[in-house]
Amino acid sequence: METETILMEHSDTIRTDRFDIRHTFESGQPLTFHADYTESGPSRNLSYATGRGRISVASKGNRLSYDYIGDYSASSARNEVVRRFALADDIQAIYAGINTDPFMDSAIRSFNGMRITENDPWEATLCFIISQFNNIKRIRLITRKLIERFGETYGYDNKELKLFPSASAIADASLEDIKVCGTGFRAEYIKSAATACTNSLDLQSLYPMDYEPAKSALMELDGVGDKVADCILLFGYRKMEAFPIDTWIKRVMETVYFKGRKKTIKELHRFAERRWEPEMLGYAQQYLFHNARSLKVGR
DNA sequence: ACCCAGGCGGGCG
DNA sequence: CGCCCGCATGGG
Repeated sequence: METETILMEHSDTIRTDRFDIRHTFESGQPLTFHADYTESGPSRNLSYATGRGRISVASKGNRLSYDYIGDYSASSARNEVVRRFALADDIQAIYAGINTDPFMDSAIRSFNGMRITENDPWEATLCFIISQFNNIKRIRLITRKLIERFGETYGYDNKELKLFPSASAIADASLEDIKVCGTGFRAEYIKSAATACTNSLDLQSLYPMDYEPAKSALMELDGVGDKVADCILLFGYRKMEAFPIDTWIKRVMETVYFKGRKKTIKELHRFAERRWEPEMLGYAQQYLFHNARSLKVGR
């Protein structure tokens, strides 16, 4: 029974250490934009569409159980969960490395167990093209509409299962159909990037590449600039040298590290690269970001 | 009503 | 290189 197709639901469990499903879900990662999250008492549940099925994880304390539906074998489903939630990361070592000041210390204490998830590169690309000049609530609205409209449909227990839409499905869609999902001026970017990822750019080929050349390749895509490329590299490829600087990161760094003085994106990148280890920059950014948003720094 | 949102592309000096 | 501008849309 290698590749079970749908209609059969399977489950398994994994022991985890310092994994907080809620902080991970709420911290502005691709799962924030499309997953379903519920809480009941001590148990937290996260359910999301992938390109080939649907995964549902539930955590109670240090036990994580998961169900899967779709084109998964037992081992590929387990691999998906372990990778998606970065369960192999040595989070203690990361905390020791990035805890350089009181603000970081408070971020680590407030959001202990927040992981940087690993998402499919196309999934990350689509989510973060949508994210530009936008807010998290609306990014979520748009992403879910795209899944609903363009995700492949499977029947499942008298219900419907929507997969995360492939690049080719979006490439084949009309601009109007993409706009109906609320994408606005980003519709052209989305269609163009989807077409490129279907025809000319093989996103899989970026995995073995170094950070800089991979970033250059991504920035060839329409609608992908410095910040979105860093997000794709971090949340899609887990290249930890990536340090996406958005309005929140800019404000919080100016406030915490520069006494409120204005700094350029370039200066902030340089500062981060001197302050934190390259293999931990992504985590440093994520804890800064979520703490800043939570405290509304500068708002 | 008005303002803003995990930025980017294009045009300018 | 830096700066400035417009950009669709929905929620506060």
